[in-house]
Amino acid sequence: MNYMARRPKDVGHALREARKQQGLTQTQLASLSGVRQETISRVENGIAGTKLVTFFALLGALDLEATIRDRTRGSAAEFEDMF
Amino acid sequence: MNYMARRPKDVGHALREARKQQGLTQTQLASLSGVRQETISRVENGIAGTKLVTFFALLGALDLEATIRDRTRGSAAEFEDMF
DNA sequence: ACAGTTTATGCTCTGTGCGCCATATTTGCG
DNA sequence: CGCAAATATGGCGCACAGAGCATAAACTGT
Repeated sequence: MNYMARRPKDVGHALREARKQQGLTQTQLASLSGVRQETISRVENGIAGTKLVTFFALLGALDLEATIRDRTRGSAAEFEDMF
Repeated sequence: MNYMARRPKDVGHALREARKQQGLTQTQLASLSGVRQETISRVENGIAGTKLVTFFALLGALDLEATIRDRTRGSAAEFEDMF
């Protein structure tokens, strides 16, 4: 599980993949996260404007986290800040 | 630049650090990103509820990106999916 | 093909993000 | 200290997210 996201729709995609990977239905994730199933559906389908609060609620329920970093990646320089 | 975020306030903190690191004022970032200075101020101060759209607009203007990954990190297993 | 489950969509209502303008407060520097 | 730049706050208005409820559409396995 390691998704790069630059737009809301990327987030939706990543969340869906993670949920399925954990064998959860939207309804199960809903009760885990406190976010409604309908909302999860819309978020996963990339409806822009989702709130960070909602995003993090889902992240937490899926035991994920987000990292913010420079776009210029791919070199070996990034080993420095890994731990 | 590599920030871990699990809550909206973490995002605000990361964005502020990144902006300062690039020597930008909120007003400059505002015109770069299309997000108003007042909004940037509130986002940086962790006002929950920020929209993903706004978040990504700021990320883009700062040449940053977000990554979604498992919380269980720190081992050597993660080298596999780095490239 | 059918039944049950999972996901998507429509509607109303409340809350609130954010644009926009003004202004207060804080910060930095001579 | 004093002034200018930077940041924070408040109000107003509009647009839209998300709750809640209903139901339709898409999948799944038998």
